[in-house]
Amino acid sequence: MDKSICPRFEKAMSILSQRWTGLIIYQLLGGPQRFCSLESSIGVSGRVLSERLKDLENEGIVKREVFPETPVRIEYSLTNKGVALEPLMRDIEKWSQAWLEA
Amino acid sequence: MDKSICPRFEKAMSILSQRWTGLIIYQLLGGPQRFCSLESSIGVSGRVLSERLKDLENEGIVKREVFPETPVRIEYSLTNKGVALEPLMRDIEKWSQAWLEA
DNA sequence: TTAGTAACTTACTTTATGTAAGTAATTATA
DNA sequence: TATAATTACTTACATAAAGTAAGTTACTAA
Repeated sequence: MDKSICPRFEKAMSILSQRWTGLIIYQLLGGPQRFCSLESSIGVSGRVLSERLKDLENEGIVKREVFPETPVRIEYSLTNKGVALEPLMRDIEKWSQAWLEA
Repeated sequence: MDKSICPRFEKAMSILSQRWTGLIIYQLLGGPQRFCSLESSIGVSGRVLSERLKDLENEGIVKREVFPETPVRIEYSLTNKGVALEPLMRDIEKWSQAWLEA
């Protein structure tokens, strides 16, 4: 049989099936967030969060903005490509409501 | 801030963000499949495939059926809970078509 | 009898993630 | 003024997850 899966689909899956990426994107749907608030709201370690945010930035899904105030503020938000994942996140929400126990 | 995310959503994410689970479910949307054909079509190692299929069976997403022919045939398919993930898979398909390069 | 396939499991290696501490810049508190 | 705290990270080290390859059991085909 061997590898009949669309490479774009596989790529999408490889991004989304990385641990924490889904939750990061989900959190950012609620608006821009700072590093430390993502860290505490989703419970990911700083080490991995920093790695993931870089990956997502490289994929063009997340945007990093530096506000040169004092102290400096750094915000992470979704690009259009990232916002385009909203329907998918809503479907996960729906599925989890319908099929998982509280 | 700390952990404002719905536990069901988190649970769903923890299942779906396991490496290979998405592709396994996606493949099974096309109908029941045997172990070796999943193995070769998605390129996962037997070791992990066997682990994942057990997890998905425990979650009630995948069903394992033994057909006592000679030689014995074992088929994996989606339960209703698993089939309910189809819209989500279609969203990933759409997103990957719209936003990822070929 | 030897080789092959299906559905795994086991042992071992490599990669990913977690944990905890450290850093640099700034601000608040005693 | 010295000490502690916060933000956004990085680094070093430990543990967990995944990959690789070989082995197992049952059967089948040459």
